[in-house]
Amino acid sequence: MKVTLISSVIPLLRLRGGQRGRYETLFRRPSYMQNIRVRFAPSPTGFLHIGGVRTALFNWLFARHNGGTFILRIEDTDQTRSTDESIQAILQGMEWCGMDWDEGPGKDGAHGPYRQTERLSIYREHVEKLLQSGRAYKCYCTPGGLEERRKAAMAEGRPPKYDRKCLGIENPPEGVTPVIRFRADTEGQTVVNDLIKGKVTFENSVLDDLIIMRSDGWPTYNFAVVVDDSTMGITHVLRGDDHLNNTPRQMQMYDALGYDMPQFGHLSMILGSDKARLSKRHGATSIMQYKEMGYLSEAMVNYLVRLGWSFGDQEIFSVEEMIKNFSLESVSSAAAVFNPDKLNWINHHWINAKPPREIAKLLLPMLAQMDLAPAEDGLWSLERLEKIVLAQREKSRTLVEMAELSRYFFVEPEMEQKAAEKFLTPEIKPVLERLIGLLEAIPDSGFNHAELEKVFHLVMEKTGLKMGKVAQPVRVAVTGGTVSPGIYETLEILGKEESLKRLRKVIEKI
RNA sequence: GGUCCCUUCGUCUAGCGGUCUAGGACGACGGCCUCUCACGCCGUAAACACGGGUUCGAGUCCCGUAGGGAUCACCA
Repeated sequence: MKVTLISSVIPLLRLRGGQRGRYETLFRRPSYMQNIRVRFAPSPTGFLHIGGVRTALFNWLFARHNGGTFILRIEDTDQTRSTDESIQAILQGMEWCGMDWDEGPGKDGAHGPYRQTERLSIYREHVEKLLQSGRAYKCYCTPGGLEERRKAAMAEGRPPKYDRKCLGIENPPEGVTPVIRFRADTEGQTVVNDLIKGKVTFENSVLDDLIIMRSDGWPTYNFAVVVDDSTMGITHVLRGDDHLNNTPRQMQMYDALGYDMPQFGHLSMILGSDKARLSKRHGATSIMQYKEMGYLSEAMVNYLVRLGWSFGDQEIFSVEEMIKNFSLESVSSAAAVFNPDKLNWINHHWINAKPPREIAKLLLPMLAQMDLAPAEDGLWSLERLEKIVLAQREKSRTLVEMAELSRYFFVEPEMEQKAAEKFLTPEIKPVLERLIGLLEAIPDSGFNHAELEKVFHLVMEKTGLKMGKVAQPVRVAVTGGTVSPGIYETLEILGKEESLKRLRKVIEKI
């Protein structure tokens, strides 16, 4: 409904062509027509990348903040590289991050289909139109020949532009399936009034006639985006700034096709610690890998939104807060380095802010993977898990860390040699024996923090030892090491039977 | 190499000509708290890339230089 309006209203505001060789986008659309439609258009050639997630997030927030429409489109025209697994990975990643789409795979809207491979007839129509208007032509040059000429041009110091050999060709070679090239306007200049970078001017002389349809009949990126964004009524194209250089040629296509230009906003890249574009070299780049490493989606989204966007001094944002406060004006135009330390800090924050029961549910699969707990979450185990979460979350930066730190709650620990030597001394043996006696006297149902505290105070009273002198040997005895939650919590979670078992075992060895 | 983008503490950033002897956060370091680890709290070190302009006045505007990044495919 609202969609069809766009193409009929916008022509009034069209600012294009007019004078030859002059292309420019509007800086701002009047507010009365802010019927915002944005899209995230990944190509399914791998997993959903961290950088992609941030691009998606900014689009999603922009849409949600403005009450607009967020569209997910799959750019899979490169059939040799696109896979269904990748599509699944993208959908999964989007869902995990909580970014829902209004139109896209599984959500039909008035502008579908949302997979480029299902839109072939649309591209063909548009190519035909350009062919007829003379803005496109067939090119019979072979990839090999092109490559040679490109190299020759480079060697002579000329820019490696296509030489228009096939423009107006009279005797096309037989048996060669041509590609279709867009005839670029190389006069004048194109200015992009970028929402993030500001005014960017390109000389059209740098442009050449790029291929818009391959010999296999599939459109190439620069053409397909224009056709899709136009026919889908996209009003704002927010994408990585690696696309900024493509923008002038795309603008010429909008013009040649008689479509209105959207507004563009080019987000800067995410860099690795060496300031090079983030890649596998810098560690995990797939969003789902972060899930596996024990990061919460809340933390990922929170961290990513702060990479290039700010709201005063605020660091922690719930999704609601992001939506409420997001604005393109506060998006930085400079690239940002991905900082795992800060991610850890934010993850730690959300582990502590999220309800423990929720964390317990997320922890379970981690434990199962480490063979520490069965995958089924019986009520009892979930309750116990919640206690563990409460006891461990202050010191856990990831769920994996939490699981590792909690090992001794599930299996009998290995004794750390140095810790044993230092704390499990003959002098402490009578103290532990006394403690065991008192612990035995506690009824099973009362083996809790309050009772344990009483017992320990009694031991300290009788032995004249300070808390540290008592607690640490007990800690080593039951956990095998020197690090654990408070000793009362630790014993309570372990339970009476297991605690006594471990203490007795230690005493025998002293 | 051509073109385009970017440049405030190690990192993310605040700053939109005077309130900046530059603020916050992560990290680092020191201290306090303490049954260990951690959390928390307090504190310390740490930046306007450089050079010219414009202006009464520049981190903030302009131009150069340097450095970094992106892009120049029948990939997206």
